Amino acid sequence: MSTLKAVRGTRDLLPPETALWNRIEETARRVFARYNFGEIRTPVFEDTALFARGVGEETDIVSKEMYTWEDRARAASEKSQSLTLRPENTAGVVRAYIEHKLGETGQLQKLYYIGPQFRRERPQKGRYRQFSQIGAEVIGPPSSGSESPLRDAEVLEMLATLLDELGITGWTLNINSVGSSADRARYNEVLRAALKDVAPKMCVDCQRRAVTNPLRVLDCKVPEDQPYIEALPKISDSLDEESKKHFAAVTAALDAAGVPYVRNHRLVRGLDYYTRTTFEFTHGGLGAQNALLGGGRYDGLSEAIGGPKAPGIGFAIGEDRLVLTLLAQETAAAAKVDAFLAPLGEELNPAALALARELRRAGLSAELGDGSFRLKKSFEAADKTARRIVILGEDELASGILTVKDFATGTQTKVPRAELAEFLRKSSGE
RNA sequence: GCGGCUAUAGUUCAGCGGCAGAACGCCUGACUGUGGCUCAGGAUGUCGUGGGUUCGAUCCCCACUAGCCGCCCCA
Repeated sequence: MSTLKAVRGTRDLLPPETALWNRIEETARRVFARYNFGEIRTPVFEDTALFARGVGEETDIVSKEMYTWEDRARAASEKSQSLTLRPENTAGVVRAYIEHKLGETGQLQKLYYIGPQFRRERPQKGRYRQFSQIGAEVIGPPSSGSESPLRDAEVLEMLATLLDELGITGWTLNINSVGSSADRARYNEVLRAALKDVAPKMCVDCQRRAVTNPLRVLDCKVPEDQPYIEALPKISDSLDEESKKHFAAVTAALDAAGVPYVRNHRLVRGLDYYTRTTFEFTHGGLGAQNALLGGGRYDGLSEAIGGPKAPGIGFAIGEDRLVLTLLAQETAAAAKVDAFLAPLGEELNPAALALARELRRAGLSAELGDGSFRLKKSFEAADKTARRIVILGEDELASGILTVKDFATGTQTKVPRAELAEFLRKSSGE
């Protein structure tokens, strides 16, 4: 019988890497809280129609990457229903916003989420079929200020802060405005017309894109095509006055806050619901999937799925890519426990458990050796997992004076049992 | 979904149509309550899965699966 394995595009996360995941999530929660975001948890699967209407029927995500199944009726009173594992979380959050009438509060809603998403793509570095996103949405009725360019700038400033606090160095913020959907449609035609003459001189991919999806030409990475692309009309020239003003206000606020960014006229990627501000934080060393996070404004999304007017802006961080970046960046020293308890002889095992209980209840982390180990083996095991070793032999048990050796300094100390927790805590610098 | 590369020990990888290898890691001893260094010894394993060619396949061929790289798309 063949052995069972994690299915393609999914994987197990094991220690010590999971410690990094936890650190990232804790940092994100801490930073989000400072900006007054609250956590929202939406279901992992939703009605298929939500994504079709929200993300866009024509996007690759919806047309070929979703895990969709027919949830069949089990009783005459039930109807079967098409369900889909969420490929992203914004649509779910907006659905919940509408369902719970959060707009009726009149308050701006600032919501964040952390959780798995699912897309049936070919797996690659930084791209998995089950992947985790950390995202947030700022959404509300126009009267709550949800449409303000200040919200865009605040979100971008928060992301810059988050990446800095995570210790990600060398990120780049690319921003652009794709305007209203009418602006985008207009630009599409302008681009298509401009490409008629130029495309034949470009790569085969671009020749195809010029016809099927002109905006994608802007993503082309072929060096020879770059001069042609630079000469194409820019989307900024197709924006209406209001969108131009909005974008200028976003960049003005970023300038004032000192958040560095690059105006990238070629950043047009995104799902159907994006309007006006779009952005992406990229990082070298991620290969083809160099986007750490992406997002933008979606002023028409709520209405597209049957809700009230509720402009918003949000982003999604690829948590898997964050982990890859941090792993490549640092030689994460494995965290070590405060003490390793080494009982000398199996008859001392019970006493060792009792001592471990004392330390752990005092809030210290401890690993428990075994009395069958020879002292040398205890030392070797201890040095790998702990900062210090606490020796518990007959003498120590009888006298109540324990022997503690610190691996970093090599110093050995006799410590009365009653003072042990305090001693360990102090010499940990806590 | 398309193209390319890869799959051998816990890990990183070498290898050859004829008994399965190195380094690191692991275990044991020198060393019975003091580790890291050293020395001596030991175990690593369905050579990804299934088929084919062959006297004989880990090696050659085919298929499948998985990973990586690129395309597509996206986080």
